[in-house]
Amino acid sequence: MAAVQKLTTTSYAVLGLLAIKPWTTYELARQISAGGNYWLRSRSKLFEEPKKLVGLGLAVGAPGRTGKRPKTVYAITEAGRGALAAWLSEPGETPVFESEQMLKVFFAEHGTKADLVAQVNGLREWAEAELVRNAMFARRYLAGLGEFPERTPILTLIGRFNCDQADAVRRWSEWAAAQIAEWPDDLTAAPPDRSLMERLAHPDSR
Amino acid sequence: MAAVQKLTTTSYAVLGLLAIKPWTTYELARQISAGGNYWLRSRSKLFEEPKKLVGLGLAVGAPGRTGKRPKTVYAITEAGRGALAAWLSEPGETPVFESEQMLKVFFAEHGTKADLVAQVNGLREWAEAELVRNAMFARRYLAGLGEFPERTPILTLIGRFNCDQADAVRRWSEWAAAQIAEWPDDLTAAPPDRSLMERLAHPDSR
DNA sequence: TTCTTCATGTAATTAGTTACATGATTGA
DNA sequence: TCAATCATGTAACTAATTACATGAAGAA
Repeated sequence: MAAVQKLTTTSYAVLGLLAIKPWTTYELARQISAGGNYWLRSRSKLFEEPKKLVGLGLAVGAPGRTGKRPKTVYAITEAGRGALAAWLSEPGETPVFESEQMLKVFFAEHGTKADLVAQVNGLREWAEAELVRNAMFARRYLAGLGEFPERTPILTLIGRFNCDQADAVRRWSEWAAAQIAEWPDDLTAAPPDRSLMERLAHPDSR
Repeated sequence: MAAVQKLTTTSYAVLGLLAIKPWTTYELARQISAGGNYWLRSRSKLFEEPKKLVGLGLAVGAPGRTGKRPKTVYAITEAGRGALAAWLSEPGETPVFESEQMLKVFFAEHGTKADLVAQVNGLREWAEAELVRNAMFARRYLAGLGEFPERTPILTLIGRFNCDQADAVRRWSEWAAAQIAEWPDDLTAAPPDRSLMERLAHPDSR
């Protein structure tokens, strides 16, 4: 039916969270900005999603109060679980790695060598911070203090993914910094690294 | 001045391309969907950016023709080069890795084990395709057929970054597939991997 | 008691996506 | 010469970001 087509990836991300437990919109928004998540960016938009889900019968909202202030606690329905399962069985979109820092590296020849070094260092610092963040997260679970301990196996998959990604960025940025150090101040006069090119061109032989 | 604040990262991405050479909007759009780029997503929006740059004096548009059809070739101005250099000297935003497939992994317990395996395989296939794409790109440069050969050093940095990222995803997905193979069909009964948790919690000791 | 932070949203603006339109070029 | 594809955009719609508003709870 046409209704199902109205759900976006954002909708399903919310639906997935509701499948774990009921939340208020505020808690959803909080959860999303907190965890290393792979999708949700907007906060304001989140306040509409649960309403849409309710409209489609995929969730229900129970009114509650904080003092005199009204709030709504949303929970998934059986239909919602069905829709979620259907979505999970479809192929997902391929990843996008978005980085303003890398964009600046891309255009580095129009700035100074110091600028380029600074962007690369920024990437390294980000990667190191990510590794620390993930390690703290893992320690929480080891100490038995993690949320949703029953999700530990999947969270371990995710955690390793995050660490691998961050580690790749960290190592790249260390390598890149060393390369750039050899370059002249005028970046347009930097020498091409033919042997590295060869390696990139034949990735199997590594 | 207030005008500069109106530029977004997308604007600077266009400005950066104009710094390389003059383009028509169509060529810009093409370039952007072609190359492994770190920023631009929309195509239609691109047709407005050059106009904005012209309005700010950062680019100029020269009218031309393709047969009887009019077109505009945009070029950067000196003021544009200044604005680009200023932007390059500022810290960039940290990266975002966006992946619907990983989101589905995140919620995998609400689907089947086969679904989870499929998402992980999808990620592996994407990574392998990326490695091939990058290798072909590198081969073009080795053969002396690459665009903007003077940009080879920077493109090599970028290429290695892409390969490192893709390779991390590839290896993760192979590892994850092996892990999941050990799990029961009921994913909620999967065993937590405490030793891996330990490793994630203490990343220095690897 | 007052200040700050948490909780709970709405409104306005801006960016991004999808769909459409149509001339030019090229290959069958 | 006709179909397919390249080139060059515009318009309508949807999503995301930013700014604002305001009650509750806890700290000083």
